[in-house]
Amino acid sequence: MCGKGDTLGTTRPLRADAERSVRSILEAAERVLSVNPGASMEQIAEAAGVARTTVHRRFANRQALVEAMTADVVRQLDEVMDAGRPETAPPLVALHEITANVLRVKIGWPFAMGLVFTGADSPAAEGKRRVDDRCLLLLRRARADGLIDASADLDWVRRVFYALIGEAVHGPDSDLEPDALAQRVVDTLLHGASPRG
Amino acid sequence: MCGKGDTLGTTRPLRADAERSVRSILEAAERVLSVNPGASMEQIAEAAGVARTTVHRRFANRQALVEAMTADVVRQLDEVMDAGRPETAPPLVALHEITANVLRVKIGWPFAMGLVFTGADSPAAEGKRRVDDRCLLLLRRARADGLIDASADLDWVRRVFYALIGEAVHGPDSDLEPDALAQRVVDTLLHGASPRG
DNA sequence: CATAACTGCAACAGTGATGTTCCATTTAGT
DNA sequence: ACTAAATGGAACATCACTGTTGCAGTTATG
Repeated sequence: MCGKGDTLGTTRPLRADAERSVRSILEAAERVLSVNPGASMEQIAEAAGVARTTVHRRFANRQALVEAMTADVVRQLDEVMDAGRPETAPPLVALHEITANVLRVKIGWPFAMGLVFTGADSPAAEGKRRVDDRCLLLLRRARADGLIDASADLDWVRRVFYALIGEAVHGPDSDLEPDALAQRVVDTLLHGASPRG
Repeated sequence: MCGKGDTLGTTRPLRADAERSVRSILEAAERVLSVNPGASMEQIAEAAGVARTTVHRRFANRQALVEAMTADVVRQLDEVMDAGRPETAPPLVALHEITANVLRVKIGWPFAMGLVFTGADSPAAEGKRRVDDRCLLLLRRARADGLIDASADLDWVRRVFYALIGEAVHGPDSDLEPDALAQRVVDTLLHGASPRG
């Protein structure tokens, strides 16, 4: 949790108020950019309640700011994956848990999440790969348990999983509790729209 | 198929070569903007093989150009829906047919399709609503036939359908034949990843 | 409290996109 | 072949965003 020090080599500890500024800017950038990805630094600064120069003080340029956002989101995703215990917990439990928590992240950081999962971003790419791997591992375990068809293309299943998560936060249901949304996502992932027994 | 005349009130028929320019620009814009949504008019002009001034002659501004693209895509979607006969053909047949054809459109016009289905675009909104309605009608027929669970939220199913189409054109499978992709999409929509009997 | 860090504000130069105009040349239509 | 339309190219003004600097005032921290 430090500002310009991340981007440049020098890592001098920030003062408490500067740290608060960094948080404000990151959160404001998320709010603004999720509505208008082409918004100016000034709009972000205004939304953060700071001067434009302060934004430039903390982040060398737009790219640095965006990278800080994606890095933050990737960190949250790592935590979420840890909490879900995808390699030890029962697959269905882990699937629910992880889905709900990822949804929580995605609801708060839709713009940064979109970048991580669509953009060919260099710094976030390795983090995404890590998440992808653990997700695939979980799906493999689910397949071994008979939850997923033995001949299924797990890469396709994973991408469908991501797409469903992305879709769940849209529309009129985004204000539902993440657990309810996760229920719907996992259910759709495993059974589609088919009639239930 | 006319250029600036669409946007403004005057509708004077374009000469043949001007018509060709309009097409070149629209297709070039799709190519360029699908890679970089923030590309300049000059990059689009270059990709179209025309001068920048020609682009401005045919489209008053960026917005007019983008709206022409979305309008074109919506027109294609309308044709696709007609061809699929969603209100008369057997639901499963129509679902396959429409999916395959929409995929064909989406592969060629990913940027414009993205705008139509995510952006709150005014001119394209009514066209999208028309497509949405016919899609919902088809899903209702599929549900009546027992292909879809009786208690399913068809609005959610429709959004999942769109998301699956969007996902099918990504990744390493985008070069597959649209029919094979459609097979996968419809199968996943109806049955998810569950084991098959 | 004394210092160092942080902030807001104003000003500045640089950049790149935009939109327009004019004109010489080429091209389509009839 | 004649006319009207279309094009390329250059030039121009405008504008918004960017990134930087300097300074005076405020705030955290030891």
